[in-house]
Amino acid sequence: MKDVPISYQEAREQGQQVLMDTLLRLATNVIVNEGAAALSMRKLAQMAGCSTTVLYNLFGAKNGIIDALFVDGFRRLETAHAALPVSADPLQRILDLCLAYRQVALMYPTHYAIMFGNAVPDYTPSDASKQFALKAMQPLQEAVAAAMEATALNNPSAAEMAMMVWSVAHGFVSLELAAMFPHPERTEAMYVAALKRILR
Amino acid sequence: MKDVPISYQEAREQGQQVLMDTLLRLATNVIVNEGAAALSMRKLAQMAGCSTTVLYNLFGAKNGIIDALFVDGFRRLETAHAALPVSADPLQRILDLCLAYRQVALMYPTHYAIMFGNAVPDYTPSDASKQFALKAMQPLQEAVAAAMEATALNNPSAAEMAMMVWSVAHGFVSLELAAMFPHPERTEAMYVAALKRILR
DNA sequence: TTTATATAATAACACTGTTATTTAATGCGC
DNA sequence: GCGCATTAAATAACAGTGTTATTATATAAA
Repeated sequence: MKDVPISYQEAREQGQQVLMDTLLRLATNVIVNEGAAALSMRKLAQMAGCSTTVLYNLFGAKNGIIDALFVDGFRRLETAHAALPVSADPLQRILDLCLAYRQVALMYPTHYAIMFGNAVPDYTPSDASKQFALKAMQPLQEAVAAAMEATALNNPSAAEMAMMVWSVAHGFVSLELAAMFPHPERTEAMYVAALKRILR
Repeated sequence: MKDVPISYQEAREQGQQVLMDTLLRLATNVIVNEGAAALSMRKLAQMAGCSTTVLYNLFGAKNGIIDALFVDGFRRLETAHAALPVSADPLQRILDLCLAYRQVALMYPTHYAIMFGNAVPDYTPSDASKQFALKAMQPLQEAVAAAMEATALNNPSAAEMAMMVWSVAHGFVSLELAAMFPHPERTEAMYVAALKRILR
């Protein structure tokens, strides 16, 4: 299988890595099938056939595992974005990205909840993980920068229009509370601008 | 103080009502100052000077308390909306409502997290509470119905534009996951329409 | 081979929501 | 006013949580 001898240190580190991967895969199975609340250290340890001490050695704490799932969720987003054929129409490009965004969110709602919805109490993403999250949203940013031109639009009903406005409000505020905006002093102006835009 | 005699039954019910109110006020203090994760049944019982059994008699379970806080949050939203002077400009009216929305969310982030952010694991609002939530958003719906005309807009930067698009996407998806949309089959069309609108 | 070190397992601590059991207090008929 | 039935509250327990101190066990170095 492998004829290149590796040092004991390397072997141990490699073993740790694959162990971490399998543990994260097990954790993913749990949160996908049973929700984030069903993920406990004891259960995960039991599934892996080890003690909880190993988990604490590898991940520091439960939040370390959640943090790994956090970046895993954004990695799925990144992958979905990367798999998209780049449309010639800039507006279509943005819509494609947002549709992929929604698709990933609906396919992995628990990941999405961990990413934005406070699925785990007392968890906040680390700075490195938050940076990874912003990096995963970069294609959208680039697409918007490449687009910047408009298309036609049809008139929705008042009720649907209200839901759109609510969506903007809620989305904006949620991201703000999650500290996803790089320039907090610009947030309110952007908020108003977005609302004006959605209102035709 | 009160010269109208009330039956024992009424007195007990009245006592229960004020007890529930004070308990909810205590619970609000806890989640505002220490977050939703810090709210435990034992702590709340200890603060009130009673046993946890009383809490279960009054609210059924912890989710009953959370549910009361859920409608309490939307009641604050309702109050803030009601306190607004009704602007003559329909677009300004909508902006006022959304700004009040944001203000309430930022002032009571833990309530907001309970309302939308899954702050408490395994809690989902009851049907009655969800209906109350939609009722609290009715002024926005009415304002949009009354408006339906446009205003001018200035051009934001690409980065800010991207954040706006992200906000729409996230807000939409979050509300969808929270089952706040009355017509699920229309959601995707509304989603695309909102995105097109935000893109000018 | 013996010693030092790092790793994993066991068991415990301080919590959590919830509930069964016991205890106290209350309202009602006589 | 007294005894009984019902209701409510307190105690304590159950099953679970994240985390950690302690113990034992392998592994690596001398």
